[in-house]
Amino acid sequence: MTNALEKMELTAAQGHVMAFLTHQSQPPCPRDVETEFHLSHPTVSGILSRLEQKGFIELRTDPSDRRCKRIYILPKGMECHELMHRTIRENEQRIVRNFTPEEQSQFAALLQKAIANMGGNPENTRRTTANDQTTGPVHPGI
Amino acid sequence: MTNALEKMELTAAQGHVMAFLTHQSQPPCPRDVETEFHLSHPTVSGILSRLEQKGFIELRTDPSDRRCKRIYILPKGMECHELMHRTIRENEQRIVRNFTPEEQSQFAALLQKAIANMGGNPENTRRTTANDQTTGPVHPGI
DNA sequence: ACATATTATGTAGCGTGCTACATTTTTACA
DNA sequence: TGTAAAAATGTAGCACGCTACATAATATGT
Repeated sequence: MTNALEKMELTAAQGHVMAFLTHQSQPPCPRDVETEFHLSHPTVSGILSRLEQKGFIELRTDPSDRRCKRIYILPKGMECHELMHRTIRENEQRIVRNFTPEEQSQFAALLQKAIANMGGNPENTRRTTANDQTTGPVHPGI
Repeated sequence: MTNALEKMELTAAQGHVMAFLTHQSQPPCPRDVETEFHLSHPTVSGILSRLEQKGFIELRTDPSDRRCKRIYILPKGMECHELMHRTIRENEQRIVRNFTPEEQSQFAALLQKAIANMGGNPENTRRTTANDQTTGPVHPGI
């Protein structure tokens, strides 16, 4: 993924932020990025201004709350979004390219459980049953 | 330790480097620091020049190989060294302050094993016996 | 011995993290 | 209503990581 992003002149941090931005239903504000990535606001400010300077996003003040900036994805930002998805799809296919269908579904289920295990309170770690998996893509972050 | 170092106006990275420098028998060169911490030479250069600027060390070219700089510890650097040792000593005493002597020696032995386990090739991890501990201080890095 | 390669360091410039302080706007409360 | 608190962002300046390029000194090989 980092290699793919470098072709668009994006760093890993910038790619992560782009991935977050392109998955919001409403135009997000810098504050949302801070909260998502646990970064200070000047750090986010720097990353966003580099993304704006390179034409991936546009920042406009929200007319209904003039404290906030809204982050709009420009065409180049959508290209980035598509590149990331394409990269994920290609890599996922590559990972399981010699798996049987059974192996693939087993693998997906196990990854889901692993992700769930990493999500909760580490103190309360317990063995889960086969039924308490959640559904959805294996790559929830992108 | 970070708190203690802040009283001497040192960052964590600078403290780590100072700890390494004060434990060399011969005046080391910047290259040694690179190798020890797996850092690029400009990064080391920056840290060392900040340490020199604040009077902890002095950099002089080695007369026998004029490519190399030798790093000499100044009195303020020795103060830093003593502060770090004092901090370690105090914290170690605090950690085991309500341990019985048996608990203390058990704890020390287990830490030694844990350290040894982290040292080797992770692929060859195996259960060790009670006798294959090494001896020495619990804080080999400082 | 002389050209070339290697080694050690310097400098420029960038990205990403931070704190501290300032500004603007909204919210809340008396 | 009017002032004070809170929220969102901006800016300055630093530490520390990097790559790329430059320079100086030593080692090497024919």
